[in-house]
Amino acid sequence: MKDPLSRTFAALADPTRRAMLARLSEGEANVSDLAEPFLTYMSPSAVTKHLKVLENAGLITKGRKAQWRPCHLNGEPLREAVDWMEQHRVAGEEQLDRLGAYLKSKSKGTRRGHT
Amino acid sequence: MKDPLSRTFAALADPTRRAMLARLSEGEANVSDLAEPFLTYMSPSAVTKHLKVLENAGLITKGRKAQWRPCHLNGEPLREAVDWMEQHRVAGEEQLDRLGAYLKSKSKGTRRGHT
DNA sequence: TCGTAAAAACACCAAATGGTTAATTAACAT
DNA sequence: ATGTTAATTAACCATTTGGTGTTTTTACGA
Repeated sequence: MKDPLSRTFAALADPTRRAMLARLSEGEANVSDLAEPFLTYMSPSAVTKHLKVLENAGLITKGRKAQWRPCHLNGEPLREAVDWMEQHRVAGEEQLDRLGAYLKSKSKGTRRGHT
Repeated sequence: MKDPLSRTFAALADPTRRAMLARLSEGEANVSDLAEPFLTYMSPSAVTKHLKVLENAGLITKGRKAQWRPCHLNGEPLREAVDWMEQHRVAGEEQLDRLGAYLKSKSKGTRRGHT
């Protein structure tokens, strides 16, 4: 059982799934709509599995309309992922700004003691 | 061989590695500094492997100072990942805006209460 | 009722991931 | 030279992942 953030990032770590999300960001789409670009080199079963990963990560939800399963994007997990990244990327950027001067003046040892 | 964006997201899809990045966002740290919080339940070799993943994703770089390997964060891949997400999250939000209105008018839906 | 289409579920497989222990390299300190 | 510390490498193992083909389920339409 992975934590939600890990599941989100893991779901994003695949170009097929990212393409599906990109498609969904333009609006609702059925499974076969989402599958269509990939069917030249991938089976429908594989598509189902990819969608399952996205669903388990909470990135999409599937509805039901007759025999179709209209999927739509859920922005919430993406927002949380961005939040995490912004936090640490920005901190890193700041750090890069003053790192040189700081290290040069302060010390060169293995400083220990974290937050 | 995976594309850079996939490698970045895959690297982020692990709480240990995210903790390491968080630590590095506060400043340079040696491998053993980074390892320290995890050594109660993980071997040093495992830590090395995690760092390798981060390095291969271009998220960190390792220097050399005697027998130490000072690591520091590289913000660039994070920025690119955020860019991708912002793009599609925002598009998704628009879609969600419309969806929200739709759901509100249509039904009272089991949408999670967002703060 | 029968046929067909959309999607999922099942059983299987190869490769990647995340961990282990043990051995090795690299640099410093006696 | 020898020992010690930091870190990596190697060999191995279990689980997960991403794919396959086949079979079921679900709902429409003739």
